[in-house]
Amino acid sequence: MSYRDLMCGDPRLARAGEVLTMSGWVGRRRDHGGLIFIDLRDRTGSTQLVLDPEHAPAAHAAAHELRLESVVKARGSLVPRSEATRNAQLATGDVELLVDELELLAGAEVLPFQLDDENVDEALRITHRYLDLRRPRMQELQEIRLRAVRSIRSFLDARGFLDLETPTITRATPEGARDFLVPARLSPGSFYALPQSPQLFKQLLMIGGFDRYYQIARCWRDEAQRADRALEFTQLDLEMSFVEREDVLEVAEQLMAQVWRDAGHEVELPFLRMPHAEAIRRFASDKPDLRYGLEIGDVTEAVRESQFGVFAGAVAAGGTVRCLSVPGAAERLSRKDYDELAEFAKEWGGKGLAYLIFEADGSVRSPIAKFLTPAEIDAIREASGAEPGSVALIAADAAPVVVRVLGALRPHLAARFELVDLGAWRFLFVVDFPLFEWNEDERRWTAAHHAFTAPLKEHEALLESDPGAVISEAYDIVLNGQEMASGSIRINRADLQTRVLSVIGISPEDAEERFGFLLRGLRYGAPPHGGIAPGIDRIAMQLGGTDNLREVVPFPKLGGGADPLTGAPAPVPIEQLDELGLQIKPKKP
RNA sequence: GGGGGCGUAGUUCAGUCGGUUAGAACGCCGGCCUGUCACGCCGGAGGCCGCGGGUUCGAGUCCCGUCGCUCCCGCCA
Repeated sequence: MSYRDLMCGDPRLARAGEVLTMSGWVGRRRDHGGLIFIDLRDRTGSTQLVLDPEHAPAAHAAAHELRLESVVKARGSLVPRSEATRNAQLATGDVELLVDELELLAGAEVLPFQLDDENVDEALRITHRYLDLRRPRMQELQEIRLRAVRSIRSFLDARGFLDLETPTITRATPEGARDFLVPARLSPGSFYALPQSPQLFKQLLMIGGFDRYYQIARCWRDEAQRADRALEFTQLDLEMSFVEREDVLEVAEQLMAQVWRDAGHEVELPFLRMPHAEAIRRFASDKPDLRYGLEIGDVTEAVRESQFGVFAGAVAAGGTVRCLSVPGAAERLSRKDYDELAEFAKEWGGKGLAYLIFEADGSVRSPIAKFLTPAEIDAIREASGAEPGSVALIAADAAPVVVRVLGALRPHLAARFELVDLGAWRFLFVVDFPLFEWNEDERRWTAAHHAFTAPLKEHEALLESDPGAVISEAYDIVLNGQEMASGSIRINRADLQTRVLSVIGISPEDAEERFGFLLRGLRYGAPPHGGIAPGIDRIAMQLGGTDNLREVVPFPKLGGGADPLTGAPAPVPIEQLDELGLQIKPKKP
């Protein structure tokens, strides 16, 4: 009998007087010497136990000895509380269990941390995750996650999507993230890999005729972790045949809207669509946060001939000059703040940050004002949207540097000046990504999304002649500045696939060796297909209001990849390595 | 691989300009308490100040190194 059962039917007094047994954890104990009160907690909530020394001396004595988080079973009568002792804060606050018998089912040692402390070191919490998970907040986050997954399944099941499994030990496919490798005992020297996503298998499912597929799939990437990125994570992987981009986007936005609706939030439909180039131009980001303005303007042409050397020099070198303005910042920023902003710009690779203060009285104040003509100042005012009281911040450099600096500056300023509309859900589709990115270190083109993404039909001719100009059929869902999903229309012809692989430096021979299974499939009638993969962890984070992915995972790893709960990763006996035909090279001194 | 922050009692944190006995709250232990719900009151135990060097008459405090955690950059098709 739990709190949940208490709430069945007419809650509160309906069961008053009934004798019942309740079990749970000792959440709190208030020992008055005479009366003892215990908050008995389980997943569904808390109920107060009352132990009266005159009513039940043995139970009272036992309660006196209890440690917090012990598991107990209490038998007694459910009684209504008197008017004066009701607790409106507690769902069961109108009743309490007057205990006749109390049994200790399992004692608890002194706790390594207090469950009601909201600020405990994360490594300690994860070491004792079984305790951490008892906290109402952790249970709430798992319920939020569970409801989202349930909502996803009901949406996709209703539309004829089939939940199909794909292998979790498969072939390593270099390109992309580092693989987690699994040694193959029966083929010494060979390895399986854990999938970074079910990408190729779901394409094979399309070729296999399962025209609507989804899977709540675990994925692994052996890369550095972040607050919103883990070694293993869960994504909703979905794919559809005989579709174009719009079909996938429509399903995706309806799906997200239902998940949000089922979590109690209405979102606006349809989602805004923004080409990648526009996102970079207006927000210096491919995942812009639209909960605030701070839009970026371009004054490159207006300052081409400027007397201010930093601007004119940047333009002459083929660079760009862009700006944004912060409303109301004129009276809030000190000289030191401007120095710090310049320092911030330097940390992101810029040389500094110029500023113009548009005073409320219409005057303009700035160390560089004397170098600028009225027309140049007006251009900055207009491009940045500055009003009286605003401060315009201007970056001049090579375009990638300016984008980098302003892209970092925008969220920084939004937080600093509290411009973020915290209740808003600003969904956005970013579309028209480039197909390739130039990797300066490796001196080659790489796939911007992945190597199986289709180029726009009208750009196929540019593949070899001008790879950088090719726009792809890739798209992202962005929510409040976070990438929530990524997808594309895929290549469904072997010849085109081979050409794209060539551009990123994979010869037809290499392609056959590494991706032959896909290329062969594409030669036997592959339907046009595409899909998208929203991150389940990130959905749970957003709906749960946390910016730490580990909060929505029951058993996460620490930043370095270690699991302090189990001690993984750990060495294995030498015999186990022998069996796999492996040796550990001694570490270099 | 690089940069920033943190590391003091079981936990969360203070700890001034380097100063002799390192504090608080919660938890724990003991006592009192019959209507609390963060119960209250009295008392007590509990410290390799992450670790190793150094500077100094003297180091939790300053310096160097190292380890751990964390955020960010790189990386993450």
